[in-house]
Amino acid sequence: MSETIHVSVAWPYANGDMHVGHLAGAYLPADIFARYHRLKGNRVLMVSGSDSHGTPITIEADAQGISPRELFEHYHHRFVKTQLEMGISYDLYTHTDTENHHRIAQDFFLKLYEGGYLYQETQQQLYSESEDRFLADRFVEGTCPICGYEEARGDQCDQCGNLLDALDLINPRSKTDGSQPIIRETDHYFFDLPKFADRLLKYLDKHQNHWRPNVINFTRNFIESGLKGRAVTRDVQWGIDVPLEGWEDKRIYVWFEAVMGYISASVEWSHNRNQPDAWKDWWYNPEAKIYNFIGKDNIPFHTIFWIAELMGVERIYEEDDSKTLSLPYDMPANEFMNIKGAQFSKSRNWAIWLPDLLERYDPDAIRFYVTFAMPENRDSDFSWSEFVRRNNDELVATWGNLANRVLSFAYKHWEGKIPDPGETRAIDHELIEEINKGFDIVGGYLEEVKLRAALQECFRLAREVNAYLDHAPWFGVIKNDRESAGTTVFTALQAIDSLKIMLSPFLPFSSELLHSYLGYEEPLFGTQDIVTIEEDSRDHEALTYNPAKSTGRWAPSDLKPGASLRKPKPLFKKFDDDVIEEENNRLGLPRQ
RNA sequence: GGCGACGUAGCUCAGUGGUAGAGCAGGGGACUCAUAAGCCCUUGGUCGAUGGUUCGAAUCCAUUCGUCGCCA
Repeated sequence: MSETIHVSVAWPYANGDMHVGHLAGAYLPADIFARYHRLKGNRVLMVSGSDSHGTPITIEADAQGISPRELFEHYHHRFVKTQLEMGISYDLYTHTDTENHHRIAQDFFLKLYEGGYLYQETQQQLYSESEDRFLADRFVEGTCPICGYEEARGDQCDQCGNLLDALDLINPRSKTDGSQPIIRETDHYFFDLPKFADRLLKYLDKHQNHWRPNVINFTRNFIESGLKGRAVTRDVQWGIDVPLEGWEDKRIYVWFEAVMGYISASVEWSHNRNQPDAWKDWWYNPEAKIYNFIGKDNIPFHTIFWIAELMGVERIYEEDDSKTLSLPYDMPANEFMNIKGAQFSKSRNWAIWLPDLLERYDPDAIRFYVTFAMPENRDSDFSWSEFVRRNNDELVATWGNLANRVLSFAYKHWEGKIPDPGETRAIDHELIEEINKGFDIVGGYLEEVKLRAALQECFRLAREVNAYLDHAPWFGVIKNDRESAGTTVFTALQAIDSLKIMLSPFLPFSSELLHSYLGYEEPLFGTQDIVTIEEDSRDHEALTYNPAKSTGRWAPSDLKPGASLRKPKPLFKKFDDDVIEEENNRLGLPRQ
């Protein structure tokens, strides 16, 4: 029976390029998962987008002398391109500065406000008279009250590392013009999280058996150590207007609205397809399973704040008051992918940037290594020597070579046609049976989001086929027992055809290529497109997935003897060992 | 300082009470269809340390050392 699956993917913050940590943390696992479910014939909706608001974008824009919108659109464009090239198959990848998202975020805000979940409180904050605005912590510098360092930032001192309250800085000054700010009172709305504590704990109880232990433990601990109200408005210019009279100078806090993108993007996708209510098949369907792929730094924002928002809103754009918004079924958070043991750092350029990586390597080689090194249980390490080793000694040697040796042999000796299996033998049945069991085993791992285990099983099966080819008669008997050779080659082709499907969520590009070598006319997957979506006041760029022509099915091979093959070429490239030193030398240098 | 994670073969990692595992690398062998790839065999570990619980501990508890993260 077909299932309904929503794949919500964490929204990347559009103030810098994507790096390999992003890919390993959320985007690649989400894509593998979504592709698998599509092959299973399940109804999948995978959405995300660029998070375009918030202070870091304003600061970066100020530094570059451009507007926040120009800045985030620059990175949004690069995100779209990078993810297209990487094959991250969003049904819709949009951003948070669309009219659609603004409207939905404001409606959410009002719903929570009317529901009594927002309360007002007066705070003290630094205000710049010369700039006529409140200064976010990151816009203030001053002397650290703890160590006396004179260049401390408003939120943290770089010398002693202590976190600071900007109000405690000695001799505070505006980072923009150096003027001395004054303390001024300001009103803000706060989200009443303590009201949700009991319901959140019940929600966790319901899911504790299938969530990852780190996610459930962290979340429970966070709730039990006491939830506090969190400000949902800010005194900034860049962001979504607070939809209340007298609050025109304030914006909705970015953490509060960005997560609503999971719904706003679903709504936008429906709208773009002229099926305005289609999104409800996921968000108002108790049978639908919503999976939220995130990095560990995002855990509380999703497992607590976002869930509380959904609970508080109850329903939106829905008349039937017996229905409430669906809550995520799982939040498979990954840990971090570090580089040689040290955490990613933009300022030190300690990063593997995806646009750079894609210039030099094929997406499947990257996807393969990143999946094998995926930080599912704990932090993992990106290492160039491992990248080269995994590529050369496993991807190329075990799988690429297997496909190539069988296909080229078949193509050469049977005039480009699939040989007839003739009379099959026990060894053939044993192999095919083993391969066919893989669909359940690999599929089971994928459903539990154990992606590394799934990929390992695929490779174990590929080794089985290689071993089979050592025992079965083929190249040695091609001259005097063509029939036996045909049986072996047909069986091996069948095995490869099946493995191609199992590997395709991980390696979509090379699987598609192999699919065509095996003679298929129609592709496994649909197509990805960059589109421009028009709204009344502005357009935006988006990445979409069109499944119309996809024919891939999560099922054993059904190869037809006599059908035509295409002339095969190696699926993957080997890397020279020099790559390791070259790439290591690039690390930490200023970026070109 | 508080909280938490991690420390298992040369490398990357599985393994949460019942005789230490995988892949790759290293060594040996037979083969040649294939990107010198593949196959068979094989060498590697007192599971960070110490103490405890248990018939039995990599696995539970305590202490400790080391690495890292989050928070103050």
